[in-house]
Amino acid sequence: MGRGRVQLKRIENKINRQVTFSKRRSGLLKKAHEISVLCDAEVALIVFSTKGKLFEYSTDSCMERILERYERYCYAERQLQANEIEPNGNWTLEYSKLKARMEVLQRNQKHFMGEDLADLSLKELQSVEQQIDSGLKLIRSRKNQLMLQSISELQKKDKLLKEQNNLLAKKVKEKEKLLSQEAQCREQQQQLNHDWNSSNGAAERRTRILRQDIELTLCCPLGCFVTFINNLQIMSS
Amino acid sequence: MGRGRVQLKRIENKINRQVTFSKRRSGLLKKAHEISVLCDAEVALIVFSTKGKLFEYSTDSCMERILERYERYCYAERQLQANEIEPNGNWTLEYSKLKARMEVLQRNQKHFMGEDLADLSLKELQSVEQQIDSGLKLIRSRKNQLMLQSISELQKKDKLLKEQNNLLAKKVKEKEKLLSQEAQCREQQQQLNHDWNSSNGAAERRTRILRQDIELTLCCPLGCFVTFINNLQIMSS
DNA sequence: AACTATTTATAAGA
DNA sequence: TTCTTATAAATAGTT
Repeated sequence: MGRGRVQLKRIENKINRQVTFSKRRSGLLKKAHEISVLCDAEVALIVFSTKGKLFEYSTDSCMERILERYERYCYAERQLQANEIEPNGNWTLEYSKLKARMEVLQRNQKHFMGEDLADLSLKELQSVEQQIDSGLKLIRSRKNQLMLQSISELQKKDKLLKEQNNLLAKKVKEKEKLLSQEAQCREQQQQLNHDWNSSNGAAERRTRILRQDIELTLCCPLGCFVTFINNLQIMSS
Repeated sequence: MGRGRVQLKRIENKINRQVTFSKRRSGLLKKAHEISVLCDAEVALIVFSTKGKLFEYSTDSCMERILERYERYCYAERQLQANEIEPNGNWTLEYSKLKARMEVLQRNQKHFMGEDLADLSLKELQSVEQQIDSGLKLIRSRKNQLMLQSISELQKKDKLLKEQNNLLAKKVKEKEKLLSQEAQCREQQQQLNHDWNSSNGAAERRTRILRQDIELTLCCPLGCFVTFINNLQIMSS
């Protein structure tokens, strides 16, 4: 829907991508709302832009309820599995242990994301900074590695394609050469035909022309052979 | 978009609603996918039909990660509250939910620390890098803030201490002045005592010396007063 | 942020 | 459900 047909791949131009995102986002939210109202469905839509900004829609502005419903729906299977594997055990104990670990992890994670820093001392901050910094370095080096890899792969492909191109170009040239030879043949033949038709048919001339035909046929088999046969027919009739 | 203009309200005809739901649902999922690919956005879409059937779409089929991100973004406190509110309920369900979340968190955390990067795509790496980088910036800015704070506090203390020092120095000077005056007094007094002891006690001389004592006492009350009393006792004995 | 030529989505019908 | 078709909507490219 628009002036051009659109290909389903990332829009490389940044400005363009941003504009399209803005337009399509509002369209998507609108449609989510429409299906929700028209069809009495419960919809939750979450969109993060490339930059990490959040946009959301949820039926009756009740995202939490819908997400919980979703998890209930999804985890039903997992729950069954879990039940089969460990039907005994002290659940409350396990649960609270897990919960405690979870909270520690969450707190850490928040700190890593730069949230809730107010309750950290300078020393703690220093330590988190160090951890995160070394992590960032590792991530960047891995990213670099991946990118270099993909570059070298692309270069390989590029080389292969170039070779193929050269081969194809050569073939094209050969074909052109053949075609031009054939065209030349035809021209000569037409000239001969004309001569033949305008003459009063002396036998030696006929044989000469036929010999020419044969010679031409030898150098451009396909095209001229037909002419040769024609001439033969004309002569024998 | 269709043969008639459509009003934004629940379609009452059940069949019609069902058909429209089916059509619009596929349209919505398609558009969600499109914006995700075209604009490099992260999308999570959950749809429950009236009958409770679930349909979903999520970028890279990674619903859990996106929901986690969403919760991090806006419902940091919700989880804790929820955990406190429902201490009963289905433990196995809660447990498996928690466990799943835990796994996601652990995986995230490892990535943040630069571990297990091999199973991340370039795109995912990019996203982690961005998150971590912005976290690092926040941490550094917080650290900076703390350090500046502590510097300014130290400067304040420094100023206060300097003022106290000045005051104390002034007091010391005054004391020194007093002490030197006193020392002078004693010297004079000793001279007088010597005179007195060496003379043969003419009454007028005694009274003169006593007058001198009084005068001195007036100018250096504490130290000389003792001498004065002594002299008086000597005289009256 | 508007405009508009096109493409897409879809309502109605079969 | 699926197909077709007329028409409403969305939107890509442009200003």
